[in-house]
Amino acid sequence: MKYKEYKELDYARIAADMLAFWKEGKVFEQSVSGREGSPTFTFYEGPPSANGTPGIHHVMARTIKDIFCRYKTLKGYQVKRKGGWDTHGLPIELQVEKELGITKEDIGRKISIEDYNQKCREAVMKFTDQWNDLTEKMGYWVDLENPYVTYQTEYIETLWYLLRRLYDKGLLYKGYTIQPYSPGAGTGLSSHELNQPGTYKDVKDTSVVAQFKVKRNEKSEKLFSSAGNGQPATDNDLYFLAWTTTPWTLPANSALTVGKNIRYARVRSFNPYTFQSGDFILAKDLVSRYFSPKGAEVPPESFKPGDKVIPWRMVGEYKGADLEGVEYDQLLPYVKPARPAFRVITGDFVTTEDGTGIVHTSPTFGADDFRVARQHDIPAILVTDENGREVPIVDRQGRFVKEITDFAGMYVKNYDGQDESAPDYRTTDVKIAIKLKEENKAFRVEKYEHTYPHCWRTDKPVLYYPMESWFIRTTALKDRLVELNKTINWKPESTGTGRFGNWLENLVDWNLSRSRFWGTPLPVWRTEDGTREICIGSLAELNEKLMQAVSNGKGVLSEDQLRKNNGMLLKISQGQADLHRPYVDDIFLLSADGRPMFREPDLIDVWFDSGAMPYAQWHYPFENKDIFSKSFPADFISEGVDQTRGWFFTLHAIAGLLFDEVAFKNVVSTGLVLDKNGEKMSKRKGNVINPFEALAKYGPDATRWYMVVNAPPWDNLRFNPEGITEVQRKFFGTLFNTWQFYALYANLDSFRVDKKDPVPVQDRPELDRWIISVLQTLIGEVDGYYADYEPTRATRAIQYFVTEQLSNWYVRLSRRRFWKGSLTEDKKAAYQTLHQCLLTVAQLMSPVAPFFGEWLYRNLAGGSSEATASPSVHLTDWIPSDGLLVDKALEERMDLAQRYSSLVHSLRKKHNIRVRQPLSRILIPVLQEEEKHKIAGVEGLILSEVNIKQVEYIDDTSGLLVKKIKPNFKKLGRQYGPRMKEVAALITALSQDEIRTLEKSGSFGVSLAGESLMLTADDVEITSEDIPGWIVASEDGLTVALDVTISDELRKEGIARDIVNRVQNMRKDMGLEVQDKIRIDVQISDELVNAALEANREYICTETQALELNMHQSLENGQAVDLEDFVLSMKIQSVSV
RNA sequence: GGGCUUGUAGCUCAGGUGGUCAGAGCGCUACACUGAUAAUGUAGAGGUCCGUGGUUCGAGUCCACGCAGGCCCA
Repeated sequence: MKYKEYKELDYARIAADMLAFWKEGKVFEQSVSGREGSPTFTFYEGPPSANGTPGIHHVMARTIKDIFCRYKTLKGYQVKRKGGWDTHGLPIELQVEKELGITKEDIGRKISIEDYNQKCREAVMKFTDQWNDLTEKMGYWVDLENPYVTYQTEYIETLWYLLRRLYDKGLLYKGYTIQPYSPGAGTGLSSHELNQPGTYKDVKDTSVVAQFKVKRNEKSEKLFSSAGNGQPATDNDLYFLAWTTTPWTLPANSALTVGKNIRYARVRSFNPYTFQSGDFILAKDLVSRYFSPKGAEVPPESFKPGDKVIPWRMVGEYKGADLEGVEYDQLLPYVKPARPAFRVITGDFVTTEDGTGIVHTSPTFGADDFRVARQHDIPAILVTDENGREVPIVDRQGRFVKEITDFAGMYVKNYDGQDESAPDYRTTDVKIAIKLKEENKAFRVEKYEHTYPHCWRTDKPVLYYPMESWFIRTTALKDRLVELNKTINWKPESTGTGRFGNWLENLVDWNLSRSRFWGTPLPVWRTEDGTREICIGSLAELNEKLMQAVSNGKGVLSEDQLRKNNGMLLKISQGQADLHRPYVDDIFLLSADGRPMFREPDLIDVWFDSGAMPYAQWHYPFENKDIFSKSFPADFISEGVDQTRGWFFTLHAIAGLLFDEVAFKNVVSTGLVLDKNGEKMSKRKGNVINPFEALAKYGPDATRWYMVVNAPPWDNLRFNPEGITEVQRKFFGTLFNTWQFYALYANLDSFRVDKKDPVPVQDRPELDRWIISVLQTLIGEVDGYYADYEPTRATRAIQYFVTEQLSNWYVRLSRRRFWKGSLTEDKKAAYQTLHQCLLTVAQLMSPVAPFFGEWLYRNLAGGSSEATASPSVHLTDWIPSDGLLVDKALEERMDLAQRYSSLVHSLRKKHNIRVRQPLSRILIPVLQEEEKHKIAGVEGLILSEVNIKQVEYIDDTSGLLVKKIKPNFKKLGRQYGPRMKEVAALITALSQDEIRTLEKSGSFGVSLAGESLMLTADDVEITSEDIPGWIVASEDGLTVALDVTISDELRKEGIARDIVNRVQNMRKDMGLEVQDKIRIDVQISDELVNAALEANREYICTETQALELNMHQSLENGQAVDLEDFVLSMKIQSVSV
């Protein structure tokens, strides 16, 4: 049985062949089932949405996932990985709307919810074939046979169970959030609706800079006792200036927000309407916008009411943080809040681009306001309606409530169709502004043009208005979530501590509600007045409540309602319940006090769907409790960094809230895949890389390897196809050639690796023991990198080993051992060593390059199992690093050999002497005996590599060496600190004699500015850098001198080598096989050449597989061969043996 | 505007705890080497290590402030 040899490296072919092998042998299934009973390593697949086609970045993300699952499998773990599909959500709905040519309004009218949801269900799995194809072609191993699907009833039942648990813990509640709202249409607007073209319009609004009068108390005393800047205290009233383009929200003001790091100025001046004096606080950068330069020059004493130029002086300066907590008087005191309000808080959304750098904050009418108020425990300004409910001061029609006496019943914007061109028309904003002016509460009132969103149906301005919503009270367990996060190993760490950690620190409650159709319905039923409600946690419970409703509901529920309830009961009994809308909307339950309850119409955020996958994928707790307990939490997950606030968060939140656990222990967040210029891929730019084309063109292994080796996965990847071809050439090409080399000669020798009869490692030559030692080191490194989720380091280490150490050093220097003679022990050792290296590389690389690793592994097995226990590399056990085979001293020696060889090469180059020309000797200065021993150990390798006859070592006694001395900065720096420069100068100036004295006695006294210092041997580094009279190369403390005299004999040998080279080329041109024998005929010409031929006949023949070499006076049909200085007529013929 | 992140040769990237190291590969040029080689060796050109300050005897490395790109928010 022979090893397979290949004509060329065909990546696509390798992938296709290995894929077929995996399929046929069910290798993936075996890699999981074969580890039954082993410790588990749990991976969670973040479900992709199959309503779009996969992109190249999915190859990146899935490569990372695959790497660690495969690695852990090799390490003996059972790694189950269930695939999944994310099937709910807005993108799918929008896609279906587009397909059907309808809008949200039409759902339930032109098309029934039932039909619509059916369309969504079909649309969402539209591209599953493409996804499955990509998964397979890129070699991503994940269970596609039994995926979880978020729309399935079992999945939803688990979601309901989880929601019920949250509900029971008091973590699910109905509250409100600020959303765009159209009073004209009486409905909230989604962000999608706001993004319709034409909704944002330029409008002129009345803007007001209002004066908020600071309360003098212990919190503000510092502002009164001194104005800052050393200016005296004042009797002036002190005001914050805050700007708004929605003056109608001012009666709802309950706080002022400043930026923590923004600088604020205190300006002493006068109100431009009332001319009352005052001190005004606003952002320093914006002072010039409100106070004219002229005013700074006018003396304040001379100011009279009515003067055009208003004098001002800056009298103080504060940081935003200094102002935090200062209280002020309510601006428009119509409604008193329930809890303390009216103080300065800090928020990160404050800018100094507009306004005053101080933001008027009304929690009922701004999303930022709402959030920041909640964080600082600022209450909203609310009134109680006739039903006893707390409502904002503007009703749902857009009118002020009666409590806002001066403006009661007025529309805050023109929602009642008033004629705006009428001469006496005043907007409510203007009326408010007038009142403020009169009361010395407005500092500036002006028209302000800006863009503002409008309702696409009514064309009227949108209000930001509190809308009812269901929330998960994530803030209740914020501290715990923060704590738990600290136990998670984030790659990179900054995403965990920074991006995710900060996000957790500033957590707000999770708004769960979505007013859509295709998603998981909220399982909450309520009485009409909201006083009774129930949260359903399972189908069984739903069944029970339905039965109660049916049996007790006569007279309370209508005939139709009862009929629908019975319909659902029937479905449940048949196991065909669909928990989507509209079916759940047709369920009517009874409260404990006998009143009907209706389902809350909301759907839940799809992120809850995916965040609940650890439980729902197993239909926990209704089934698979044991499987769940073994696979929670995940050991490892990986997704794009953009998922930080998406899936990473929802996984973490649900696990933390309900199970007081992390959902994952290790997480790799991957960066983006950009084009080669660092720009985002987009269809518009036409720079999108099609993943199928890339895989077909470059093969999955090279693509995967490139993505990992190029940069750490969390950095953005600039996807450059040239990078892949480089990886192909450099890494895969070299590895392929190494395999070809092995296969070629092993086949010639009919060599097979016999596990039972290896040449003991200690009996193998130095070169073999070296590469084996390096290999062990590599295994340890790669193991550590994989374990540490550092795939880039792993691939770089493997690549360095393969190209530099194995191919470019070991194989290159070992070639002769493979070429010649019979199968000696030395040759066997060489084969076994190379085989072992390749086999190990196949395993080490297999997580990243699963096809090529498999291909190499199977080639090495030679189609039989003689050397390998398993049919697939992916079913093997990790071969651990064997510390006993590591020989650090040997590795060090080899390093010396490589560096000396490189130096000699550079000398040859410098003096234009070809490597084929042998030279007699090199000199190597050695200052220590130990050094000499090290080099002597690899002397032979150096000599053959650089074609030199011998090494001579010269030591101190030769008197030939010129030494160089360098201060040891690290050591001396600590000792001498500021005087380091002088000390360094002193050391560098030491003479050769002084250096010698220092070396001999181990110490040397010098004097620095009259003070005597004692230098010791380890204060300095002494190297030898020159040998006068020789040509010398020196680098990193190594020095070598080359004897360039070429004797006749050397010259002849050089010619002989040239001839060998030419003959080899001719053989190659003739298409001879390596083992074919030849005869050489040469025409006698130059005397020196003849002598060279005669003297090296034996050598030439062996090298070229020539049986005879004949010299002729004349030669017919000779080929003119160009040697360096001669032309030789020569002929070679194949000879059959 | 905020959080995180990146910035080192034409390109892709290395450069623990600050020390005399400004590096590798690719690309370019020249020469060499090659019976595994789309490989390799040697040399050359190419860098105010994004900028400005600061700490220090000493900063690519630490600190501050900027600038530019990216992501996520607002």
